[in-house]
Amino acid sequence: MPELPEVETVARLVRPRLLGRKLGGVTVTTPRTLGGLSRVAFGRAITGARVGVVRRRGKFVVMELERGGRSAGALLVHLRMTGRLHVEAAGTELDPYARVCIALDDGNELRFVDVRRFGRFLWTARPELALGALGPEPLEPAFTVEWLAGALAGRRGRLKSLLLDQTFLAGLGNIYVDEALFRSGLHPLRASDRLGDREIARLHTEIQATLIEAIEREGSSFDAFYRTPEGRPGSYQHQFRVYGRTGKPCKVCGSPIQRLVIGQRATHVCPRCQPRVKKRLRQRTSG
DNA sequence: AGCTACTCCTGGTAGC
DNA sequence: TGCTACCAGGAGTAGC
Repeated sequence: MPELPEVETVARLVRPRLLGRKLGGVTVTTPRTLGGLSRVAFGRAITGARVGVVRRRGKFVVMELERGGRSAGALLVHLRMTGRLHVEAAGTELDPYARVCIALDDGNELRFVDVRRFGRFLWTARPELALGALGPEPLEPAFTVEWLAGALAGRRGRLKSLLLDQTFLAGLGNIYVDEALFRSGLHPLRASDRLGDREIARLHTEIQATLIEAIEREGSSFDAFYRTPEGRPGSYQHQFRVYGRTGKPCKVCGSPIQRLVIGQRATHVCPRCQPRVKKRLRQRTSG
């Protein structure tokens, strides 16, 4: 599902097609996708504006708009489960699940397609307010081992739930949390404030490594939904160590991968590589 | 603060 | 073959 690597891929690929383009007529077939703003207000806010910046923040694609050299707010696109962004020639066949279409001044259209209607295509005058609740970006300099240590110590929940919390750290979802925890040798039920320094350093390293490798492969596509804006599937699903591998042998130790449910989320762990208790304590109390 | 449960939504698939 | 039931899942909300 679209998480940081998929959203990063989408933002990179639509960026050259959108930068500098002037937005024209808007068609909205599914009003709820706008998140409460009326179609009229939405159209008025963006028509005639130009795309100044295309970037990613957490799982949002952010398109900053300007009009006459001044900020005209921003479009925030959240793909949720099945959302897709395309730039296609106007007049080409419209996907039946197209929710929002915006004409561009070069004869193309920006189209937001979303089968399950969970996705959002929002306009906000103050993007920094709308995005302000998000935690730090895991691939930016503010995400240091020291920050992570302090942040984990200040919370008491389960590691998995915390890493899924976008206000704690922005961009991770179910897949990459499971993968990063496995690579760190940490059980998802471990308490966030009970990690050792070396465990925290490992977690920091593996979160970044997992995301970087997934971005290099343009994200993960294992069902009919996620595709790059150019229609290609990502290929990181071939690198999964635990996600979706229930019952299959761990690639490190051969133990069958277990499926748990934590916080209503399917969770995949290797029971041997990810012990529920800290390794050091375990050795002391065993034998 | 943080837990569970529920909701949204629909295509895909497992089981009969 | 055709039906039903359930699963996937990010985020928001309610209630404890």
